[in-house]
Amino acid sequence: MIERHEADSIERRSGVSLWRQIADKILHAIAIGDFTENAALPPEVALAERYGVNRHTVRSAISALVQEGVLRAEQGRGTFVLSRKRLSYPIGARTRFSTGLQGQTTERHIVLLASSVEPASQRVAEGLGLAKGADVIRLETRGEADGRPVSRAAGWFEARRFAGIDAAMAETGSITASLARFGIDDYLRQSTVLSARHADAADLADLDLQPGAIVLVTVAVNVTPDGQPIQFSESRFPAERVELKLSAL
Amino acid sequence: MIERHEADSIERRSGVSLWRQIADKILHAIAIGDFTENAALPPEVALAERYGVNRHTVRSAISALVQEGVLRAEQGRGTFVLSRKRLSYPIGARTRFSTGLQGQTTERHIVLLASSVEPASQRVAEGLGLAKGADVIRLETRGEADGRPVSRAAGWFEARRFAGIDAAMAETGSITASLARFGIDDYLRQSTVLSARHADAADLADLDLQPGAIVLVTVAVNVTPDGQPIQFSESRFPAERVELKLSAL
DNA sequence: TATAGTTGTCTATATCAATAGACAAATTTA
DNA sequence: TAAATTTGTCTATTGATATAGACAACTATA
Repeated sequence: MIERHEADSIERRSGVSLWRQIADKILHAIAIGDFTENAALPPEVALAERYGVNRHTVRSAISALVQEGVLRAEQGRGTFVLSRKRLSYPIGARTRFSTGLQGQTTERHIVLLASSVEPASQRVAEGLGLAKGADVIRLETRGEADGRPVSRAAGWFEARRFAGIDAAMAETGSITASLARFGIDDYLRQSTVLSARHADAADLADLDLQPGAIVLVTVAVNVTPDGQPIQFSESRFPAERVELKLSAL
Repeated sequence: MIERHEADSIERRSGVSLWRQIADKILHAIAIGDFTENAALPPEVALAERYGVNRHTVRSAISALVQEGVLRAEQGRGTFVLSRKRLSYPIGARTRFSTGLQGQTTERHIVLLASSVEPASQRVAEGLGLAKGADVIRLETRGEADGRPVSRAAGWFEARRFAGIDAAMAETGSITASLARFGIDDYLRQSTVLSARHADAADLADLDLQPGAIVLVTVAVNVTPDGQPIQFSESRFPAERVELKLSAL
């Protein structure tokens, strides 16, 4: 069959500039395999006609993607696709960062960016089954794969029960390993709520994104096998680099 | 705790206009309950200061949301929140449209927009375990809740096995009921892949969105309890009206 | 080695986006 | 009723976005 082209689906005076819309389309086309890796993109004039815009507008889109490391333009030759398809991040009953990306990347790790103790907000307290205002430890982390940021997360743990988990996290670089030090050798994903929005300034900096990018947001609760909530988390994934694969919970 | 404000997280020359970013923020604030229903928003000058932009820019954002039916502005009084929180659309082993939104809406139904027979594309064939090019039936549907579009989906079925499912769908308005006519009284969600992107022109029309909106996209395969694939689907959800709640598969 | 095809750069122009200030119109409050 | 608060409208200016055309620089190929 002929997959429906989106040639005509450009929106003017939308609050999203044409070059950004076209950059999104090119990213999407790469992600679904329309433009294979290392292959040349259609020439700028062809893209301009395809999307119904001026060649210069296409050039703006391309230059943003070159900046972003997705494309490489060579004068006289063409413009080439650098990045591979999006990582497929699995979400299931036993969602673990490192194991989930095995096979798709040669290297991955979690960096602890910051940690603090704070009173639980309404939603954190609800998620962890604590009283609002109870002390919780917050860990700010970033997941990286092959040197590129693929996730940015905040995790909350009951302070009394998990005192020192920040140090464990800094040392081991793994949530799973850190929880093991507190006698938790298995945990399950109890609930996940998913949404999407434009990246804000913090996301741009944390995930090395270009302005206008979209982030997927998950809010989740992890529990022990017998149902005790141990971790409440909010994670952000760059939609252009990551898709979420929901597996059996 | 003090939830971190995103007052400073406005990006200039991003390809996404400031008024669109602020409209997104207001939607987000409503969604997480920062501005309760029927309550007045902070006055325009306060919002302008909060987000670090000119009052006129805030007005552009508000007028887009008024257009969208989210806010109502009254001269001399203030600007008020009309719409409730986002619908929470459950995704799990037995994802069903109607049952999933029970309790959140008073009314919901699926409209069959179009149907056709076509040769299977690569990904459809893979999903259904057919040869590429085999005949499949495509059903284009829209899900509506309380009169507002909440999803837009394309579903593919093997044509030989499910001949006439389009008529059944038109008649019953339910995928579950239609499949029942073919002897399938239970089916499971085998896989779901999730991504997000800017809405294209088709999404805008189908889902009654304003330009610049974000859509969540799921690509899923449904199977019979013994593992036979029966349906391949791609669904789009307006991120501003719907969040996805991942439950046990 | 021409020639065609492609990306890079420049100038010019029109429209959209954002800021700024002033004041009108409507509502609430003192 | 008067004052304060809030949304609505208008004018003006600046910078970003998009279009248009011309030509330079580089590469591959006939």
